[in-house]
Amino acid sequence: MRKIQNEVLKSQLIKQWGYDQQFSFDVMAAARLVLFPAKSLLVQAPERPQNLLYLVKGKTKLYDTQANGKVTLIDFFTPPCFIGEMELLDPASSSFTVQAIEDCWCLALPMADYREKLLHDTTFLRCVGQYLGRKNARNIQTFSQNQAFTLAQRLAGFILLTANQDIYEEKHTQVAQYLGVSYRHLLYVLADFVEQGYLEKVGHHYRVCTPDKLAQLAHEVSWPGTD
Amino acid sequence: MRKIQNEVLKSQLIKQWGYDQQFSFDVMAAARLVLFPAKSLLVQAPERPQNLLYLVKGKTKLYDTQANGKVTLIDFFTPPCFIGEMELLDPASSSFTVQAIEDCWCLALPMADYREKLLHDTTFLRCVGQYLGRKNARNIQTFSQNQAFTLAQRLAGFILLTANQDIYEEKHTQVAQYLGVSYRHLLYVLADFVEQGYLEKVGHHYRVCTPDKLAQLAHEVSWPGTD
DNA sequence: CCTCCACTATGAGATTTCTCATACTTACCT
DNA sequence: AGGTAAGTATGAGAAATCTCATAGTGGAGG
Repeated sequence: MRKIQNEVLKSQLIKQWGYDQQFSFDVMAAARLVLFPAKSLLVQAPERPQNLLYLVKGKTKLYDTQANGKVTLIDFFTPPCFIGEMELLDPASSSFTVQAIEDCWCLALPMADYREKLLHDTTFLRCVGQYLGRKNARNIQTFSQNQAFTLAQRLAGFILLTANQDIYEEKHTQVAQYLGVSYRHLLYVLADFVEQGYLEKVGHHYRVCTPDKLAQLAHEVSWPGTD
Repeated sequence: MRKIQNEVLKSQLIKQWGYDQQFSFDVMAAARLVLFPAKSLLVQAPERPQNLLYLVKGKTKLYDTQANGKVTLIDFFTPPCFIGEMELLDPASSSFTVQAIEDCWCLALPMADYREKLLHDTTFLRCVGQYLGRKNARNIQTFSQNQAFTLAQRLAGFILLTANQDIYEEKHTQVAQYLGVSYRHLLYVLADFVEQGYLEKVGHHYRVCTPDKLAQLAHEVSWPGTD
């Protein structure tokens, strides 16, 4: 995580998403603009996040690491999006790991200093409530719609969502579990994508050759965190 | 909706779910205990709910009715569960229809009288935030796990969830869409359930003959709103 | 009464996806 | 260096699920 000293960019991003309107105090001064480089961790379970983050640019994924080391993909976030709001609201909640897929810019509010303030800020609490409710509504719609699509369609969307700089390098085992299909079938479809020329295998990962073709395949598939 | 005058039952239900601890004022006196008979509507879109409800007993389903009359199943609720909290928090949110699957008991707080109070009650807002966050986390887990199951397994769970007094009478078209399978396949599996003796066709609906067998089939499948 | 439309119902053949078996590779532990 | 575990890879046959075609039924409205 790197702090970005750029007040112009910061206030532009705040305006862009109406960040300051979600608080009843002057968050402009309190929040810092930070950059998480691709693949770095925004939150590392089981540590609790130190900041309430607000993702303004970039894509992240959330996953759970079991005691035995098994990793389970759970969700994806795209701007605008709070990160760490559950841990703030719910001391009992377990926290998960959040990783940057590509470079991510966030507005960060240190929990240590603002936790109490936030928990008594009705403007903020109402906004978070709305945010969670809308996110939930969209997720339900998304998931129940998506199960009607074929793996090729869902995988196309998944690749576009998780690729960074046209490089796709998710673990097949995790993806198969996340998409709810067998490992075998995932490989079949992936091989077919290579066959079709949509992907190219480069060493241990894949290069996206024709994002447009994949987007076309995925045309109706929507993803969590995406609007 | 029928108001139930039973202070003993009311305070027992409030204690059972810790309802009063989610508010900073004396909700014991403010809330009324009401009963929605099976199949009645708790909320009827596009009207906005008049009460903030808290489901303490019974099962409900939420669906959307399109302009053209098409009905889409969206979600299910089981206790403990707020109903109408999104409409309270988010004046912009569209409201959906919520229907009682079986007789439902709710604690009702009139929005007209308490809206402002609730929107400034940080205890309540924090609790709703936690509730929404947990619900969301569980839904994501549920949905992404469930897509790995076969229709027979998911349908078994669905029937148990939506049947009232062992009578299952959902519309096949709606269910097929909700479960993300073709109408054709749904009928195959339903016919198989009859073949197996799990269900019996009675006029225009089905009677659940062996809930235990269905539960066994559904054993690992979890449902939204279920813990 | 007739018509239209949504829902129900069933068959046949095609596609998608799964299970199981079997290897090879890489990382890590000892 | 040997051993183990996880991830990768591929084949073959089976099961789940889809699409399309075709029909019957019941209710709403003219």
